[in-house]
Amino acid sequence: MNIRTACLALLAHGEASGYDLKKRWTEGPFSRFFDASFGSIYPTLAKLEQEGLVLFRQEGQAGKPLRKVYSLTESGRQAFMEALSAPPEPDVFRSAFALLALCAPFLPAQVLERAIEVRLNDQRAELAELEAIASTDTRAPISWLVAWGIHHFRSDIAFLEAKGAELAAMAGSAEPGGTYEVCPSCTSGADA
Amino acid sequence: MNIRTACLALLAHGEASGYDLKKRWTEGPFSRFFDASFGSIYPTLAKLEQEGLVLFRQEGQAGKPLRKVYSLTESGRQAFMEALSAPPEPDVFRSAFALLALCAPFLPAQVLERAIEVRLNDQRAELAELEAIASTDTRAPISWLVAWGIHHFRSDIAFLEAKGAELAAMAGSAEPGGTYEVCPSCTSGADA
DNA sequence: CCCCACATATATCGAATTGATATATGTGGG
DNA sequence: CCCACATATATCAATTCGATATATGTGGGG
Repeated sequence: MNIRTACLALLAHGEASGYDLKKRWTEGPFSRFFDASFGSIYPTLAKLEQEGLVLFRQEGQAGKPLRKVYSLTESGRQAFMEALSAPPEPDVFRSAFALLALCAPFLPAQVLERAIEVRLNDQRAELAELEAIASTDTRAPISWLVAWGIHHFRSDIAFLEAKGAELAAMAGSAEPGGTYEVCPSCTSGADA
Repeated sequence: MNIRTACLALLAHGEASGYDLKKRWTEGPFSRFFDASFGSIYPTLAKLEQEGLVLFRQEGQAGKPLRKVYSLTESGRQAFMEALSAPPEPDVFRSAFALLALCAPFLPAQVLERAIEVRLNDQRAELAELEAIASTDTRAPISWLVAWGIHHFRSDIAFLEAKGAELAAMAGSAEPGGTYEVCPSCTSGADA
């Protein structure tokens, strides 16, 4: 998903500044599904403005830095519809924890145990945050997204609770310097 | 998770070429958790070699392009342990489908229905692939990772099957040009 | 038999994106 | 009184991606 589309989609919900967009991707119900840095948000908004897809009003209030509040133009709304009409790209999932799990036989038990514990805490905290949102925000798409997230975290926590010990038990089971093919069919060349 | 650590971790399992690493991140049991392009893999391996963390042997067989097969040095193995000893960074999840769900009230039913159908197919295909791996690879950490993935996809598919219709029903429920705050508390400034 | 597509393999380069930092100002806590 | 933090935009070096170039063998279709 590119930043352009994400900006158009949030602006379709109502006007916002670059700072607001960043907040929506950092806090709140949409924060687990997308993110972008200021270094790409501001240039993207500027480009969208040049292309006539958004326009902005300068809001300079006393005691606060000036704010550029962007809103979609009619052609911006069209571009939004068009971008979202294509079948969505598949999800992206990146997990440092998965790498750790893969390396379990090479690692000391302590490292694995701590990682599992930290992860359980993190996932439980995320779940609690989503449950808090669910209890205050009842608007349909938000509720749906939050319910999806709650479902995911509950499932993930349940798996870790059930199988965490099994993973921890693999610690140190590889002889030092030993070989352990991650994906035998993923090794090309003329290896015997 | 940075590419450096990911390279060290896979090389800790056994020697591999840049091409092999890419395959491991594209196919097989670890493909859902990480990825990197050749444009970063090759420079990273070169840098690791300069730093003495890996060394390579040139394998030039008849009828095939030359292969640079990298393996960890002792200091590489130390760097690997050190990098994995820090508590792992939280997972990253990016979903274009979530953006679509958020925008459901602005979109035609057809678009939503198709997106849900495509997603269900994709997720079922991923699940089938993991189940195939599970039935052929019994080594402990791989099995654990694959079981995690299977658990995740089953849970996700179940949610979509149960709640997909609910999402589709939201299509077109917003008046054109209507406002719908994604995250009211994420709007700063003096919006009265 | 020829050609094209594909797999193996490394490498480079422009474009996109991140992460850190600069700038400016008001507020609240120690 | 000072420092940390929130608001707000902007820029820049460094990282990473995605596309492309190069070279070669294999297998399938016309």
